[in-house]
Amino acid sequence: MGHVASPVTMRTLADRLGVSVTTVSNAYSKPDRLSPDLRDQILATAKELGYCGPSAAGRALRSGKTDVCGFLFGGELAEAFADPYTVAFLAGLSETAEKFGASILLLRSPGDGDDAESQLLQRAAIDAIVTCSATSEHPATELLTQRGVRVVGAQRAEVGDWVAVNDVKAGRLIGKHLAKLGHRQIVVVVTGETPDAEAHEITPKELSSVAGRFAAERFQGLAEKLPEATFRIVCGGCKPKQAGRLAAAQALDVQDRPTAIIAMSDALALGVWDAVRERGLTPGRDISITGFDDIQDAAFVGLTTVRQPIADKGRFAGRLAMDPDYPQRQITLPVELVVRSSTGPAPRI
Amino acid sequence: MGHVASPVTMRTLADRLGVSVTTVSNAYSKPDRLSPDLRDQILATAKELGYCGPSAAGRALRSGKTDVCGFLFGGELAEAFADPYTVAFLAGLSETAEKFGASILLLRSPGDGDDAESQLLQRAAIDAIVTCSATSEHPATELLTQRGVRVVGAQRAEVGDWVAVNDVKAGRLIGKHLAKLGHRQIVVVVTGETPDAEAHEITPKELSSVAGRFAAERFQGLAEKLPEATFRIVCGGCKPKQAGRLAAAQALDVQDRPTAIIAMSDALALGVWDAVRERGLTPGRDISITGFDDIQDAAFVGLTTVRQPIADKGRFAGRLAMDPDYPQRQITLPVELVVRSSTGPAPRI
DNA sequence: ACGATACACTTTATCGATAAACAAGGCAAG
DNA sequence: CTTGCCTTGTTTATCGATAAAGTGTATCGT
Repeated sequence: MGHVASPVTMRTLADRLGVSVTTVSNAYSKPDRLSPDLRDQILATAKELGYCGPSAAGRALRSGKTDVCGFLFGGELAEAFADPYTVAFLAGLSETAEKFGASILLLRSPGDGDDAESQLLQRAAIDAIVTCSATSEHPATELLTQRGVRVVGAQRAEVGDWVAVNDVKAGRLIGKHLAKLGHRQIVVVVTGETPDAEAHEITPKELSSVAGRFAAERFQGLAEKLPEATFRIVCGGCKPKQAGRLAAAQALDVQDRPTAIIAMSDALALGVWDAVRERGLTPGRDISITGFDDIQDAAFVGLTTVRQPIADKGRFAGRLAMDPDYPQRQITLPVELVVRSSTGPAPRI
Repeated sequence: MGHVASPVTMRTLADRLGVSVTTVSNAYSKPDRLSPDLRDQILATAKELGYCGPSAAGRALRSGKTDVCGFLFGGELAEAFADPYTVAFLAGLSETAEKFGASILLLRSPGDGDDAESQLLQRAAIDAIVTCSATSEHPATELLTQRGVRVVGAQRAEVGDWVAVNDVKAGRLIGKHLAKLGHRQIVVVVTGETPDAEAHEITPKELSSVAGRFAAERFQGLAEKLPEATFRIVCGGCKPKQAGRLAAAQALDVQDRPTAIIAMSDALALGVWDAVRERGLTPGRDISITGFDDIQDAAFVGLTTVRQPIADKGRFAGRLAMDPDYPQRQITLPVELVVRSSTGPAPRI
């Protein structure tokens, strides 16, 4: 039952066969450094004694290699699983990880209290780490790099490894589409910290710090293609669906309703969608809604959005994380406008 | 840039302050074994020198504790993320893990080749492991237990820790519901290995080995409440949605169409749903469809199903995994029939 | 016949931390 | 004044494995 196991180590094998521990080690990690015969013998004995290969802890300590890839999420992990974008990213990442014989360790990025969480991240036994949610990259990242952990980001930057899309371009695609449809009065909905669990309006300058750099870039693209439009930017909180609903509520319950709501993610857009329907409005006719990402449900409800290859992002991120020799260290993936029924001509006011 | 880090260890701190390494260690893991003053001093120096707490590798090696909880999935991890059930389970699990200050390591259960994958699992540095998908429990599990890793299962059993639902009862709920509606000709759809990527029929006796024990138990409940019905059981493969579609295709394209299709999961049922609609049939009128789990999309399309508290399963599993002193080691969670529009009276033939 | 290489292992020295046992001073009880 | 326990540390001995350097024998070219 609760027996504490026979601690079969390399020593056990070595003694049994009369060879040195190093030789046993080599049998596993450097097969060309011993004769095939001996190697076979060692592996056979291992099987016989129930030895399952070098212990992760010992190996990690001595060699520094762990065959583990961290996944860093900027919030509670439970939220990560509630977000289709993140889940799709993880699917791609895990695919690559499996190819490299690595496992994935789920970690959350520490809040502001440096303490417990920060340390959990800092001292985690990992070879590399991939960040997914774009927000809150820097705080922890630097120390990790210093420690020798490869860090793969999810945003374009001058230095370091990353996999991302051109967010300015993504913004332009939406902007151009809405411009053509005649929209001039627009509300942009973003996720981010809210002080009082209440939606609040922010300025374009605050965008980067509240919602992340990617949001600011998309907005730049939007504004570029919608020079005559007036924008309001509303932040509804961190949990996408709820945030979308909250923000949309604030945007809609005013005299001068916008003709289009641009959500910074599909998950957010689905929240907006609910708020819109609750008010008896029909998306695409009474008001246009757009998202970003093209998650599965977007096709389901008919949301106009910008598709980005999420799973591929995960796959490439894994590649950069696990293969230090992969030549291209900064990868930009394509985006594509997907027009569905949630957008239509701006209604005359 | 790529500097290999200043290896700040406990030694560094100890030397700096003129205390022993053990004392530094105690500052972190046994605060009551040194004076508060000294402890504060040590932590302050740690911050100053950029020391982030005991390295995971060293600690794991010496003490055996890792603060990592494994998550074992019985297939490619990418599939895990495609399955809403698994994702919901992970959300619950990660919630508990966070509470305990632990991280989650994603692992896949080895196939039949004992080699690489099996070892990845066996030597993983984890304190405990939680299995989610019910299939393929035993092969690896035993060795882990022997190694001192707590194993938390997802199926009822005589021994060991688990969190599960009463699957016989779940089966009865569906059986009773369909019996009342007059269904007598029924196809049961399950996931499992298929030799030729083609749907194939299996017998009730094969159920347990092909689809897992839980499937067999549910079937037992079904049969009990539908004594006059004739059953065919079809397995369509491992990927739920596709499997459902494939299996349903085989079930539908025959002379004598069933009046109800019972899928062993909602994900599977959604595949069945597609196949049904593709043939111009309306679920709930021309043919009844049921699932198990009550994932989000089930409510969306109107699928009759048996709800099980998936996230709670994850939460409790985490609790058992991370708290060896939690008194109740075998937990059964409730199930509940949820009737929606996908079931209706059996059409007269 | 000689040094130079290769090969197939072994020795030695850690990797960073913690468990277990031990030591010195203080303080209370007898 | 002594005994004995508590507090606050220190010493010593590993945890399991790998890097780096060393040893002894065969092989080879010249």
